[in-house]
Amino acid sequence: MEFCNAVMGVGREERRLKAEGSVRPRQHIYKSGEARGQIVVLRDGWAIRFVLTPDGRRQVLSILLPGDIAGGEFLMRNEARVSVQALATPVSYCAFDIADLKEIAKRDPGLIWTFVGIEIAEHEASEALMVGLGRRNAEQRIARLVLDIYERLERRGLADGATIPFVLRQKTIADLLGLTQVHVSRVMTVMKEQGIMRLARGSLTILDMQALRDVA
Amino acid sequence: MEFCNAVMGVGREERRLKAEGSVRPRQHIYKSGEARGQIVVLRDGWAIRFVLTPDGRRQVLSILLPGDIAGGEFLMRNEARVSVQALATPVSYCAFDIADLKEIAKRDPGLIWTFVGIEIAEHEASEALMVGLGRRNAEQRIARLVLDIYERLERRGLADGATIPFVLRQKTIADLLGLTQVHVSRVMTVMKEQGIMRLARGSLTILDMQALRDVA
DNA sequence: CGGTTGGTTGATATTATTCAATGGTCGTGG
DNA sequence: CCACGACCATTGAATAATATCAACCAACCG
Repeated sequence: MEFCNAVMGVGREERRLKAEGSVRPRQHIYKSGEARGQIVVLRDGWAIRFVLTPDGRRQVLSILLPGDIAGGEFLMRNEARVSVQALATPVSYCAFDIADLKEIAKRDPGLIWTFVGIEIAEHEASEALMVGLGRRNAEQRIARLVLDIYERLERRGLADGATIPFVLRQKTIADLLGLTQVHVSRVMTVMKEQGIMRLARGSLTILDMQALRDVA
Repeated sequence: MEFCNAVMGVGREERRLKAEGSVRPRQHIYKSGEARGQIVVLRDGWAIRFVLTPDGRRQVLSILLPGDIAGGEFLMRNEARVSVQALATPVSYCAFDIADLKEIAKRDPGLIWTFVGIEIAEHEASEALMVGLGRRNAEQRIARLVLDIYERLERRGLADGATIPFVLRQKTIADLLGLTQVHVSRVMTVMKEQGIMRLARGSLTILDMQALRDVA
């Protein structure tokens, strides 16, 4: 969002730099090792950034919601370090070539500061998740995840009261929070039974915000 | 290192910008919430970046070795998000005021790219640790930590063959890797018994590099 | 010395994993 | 329209990994 404006504001003639793209549910936007060389801004749909360990396990690094950015890593390297994949939703995005952005940045160093800001924010989010992985139990991690997604959607005007779209599979949550799908199921079942949240056909309602915050 | 050069190379008259500092073992370099407004480059000694959770637990976010940088967060905010504290060693560092750096950056946008690079590298390191926390067992995490520190010291010429200084307490390792001190003790004892490493009076020797890599 | 810090060890408890079976939902092709 | 397979969630039982509690020991330092 911010980023779109930062780039688009540079000059009218630059608009051609923006390329549109879209992928179907579950399709990759780019894969680890690929030389994509573009910064991607999600317009619609949800995606994940993740890596696969040599033994086949998956660690999800972040959930991308509309307005989020991926591919900052291309600023300093050619090959993607992580993969980015659409979730159960179709995803549309716009993409900016790194080479073009660097060209613009020569004339407008403010854009580089935007990159600094983006990376610092992402770094911060990673470290927040690290605290969760290292020092919180399954219930707390799940509660925080739900709150985090709720707040991000809310800020972007994508929440309907206490109800948000929620397209994460339990396996995805597990791979983000360092748990197993089975355990995520058990914990979420309890939270539903406690009347903290309700989950139906791709949408989640927070029934007891206070209880949720208390857990988290 | 890199960063020192990037800043120092800007012009001779800028050298006055660099302030020296040092703290005793276990002292804070800065604390979460403080408005320090400086980027700190470690010259000597080890430190940790960490946060405390409301319930009193600690998550170590990274280990800082000589040459490492802290305080990049001040580029975009006034108050520290994390604390930085010396380990069992005295620490000396140099510090650069953010305000001065921003002034220099106006004349030399290359410096901003340096910031981008620093943040991307740190972000990358955080995510590597996330994978460890989320998807690896205690033995693998510890093996990777030892390898990581060994390689970083080696690169900076601070290793003596397979022997490195090693000033981490088990509690610190535990708080970094999301374990308890007791469990770290147990796992490391086994690794020592297996002849993978030896640990004596603040120095660690990797006896079987291949075995260590196999575990990690 | 005596106190403090850090490491080791044992017994037990908790948390989460693994394995396996079951049922629901959804899209697709016959 | 139905049957089938793919994917997802739920549940139970057994197990493994790690935490917790508590005691003890060693090194170090004033």
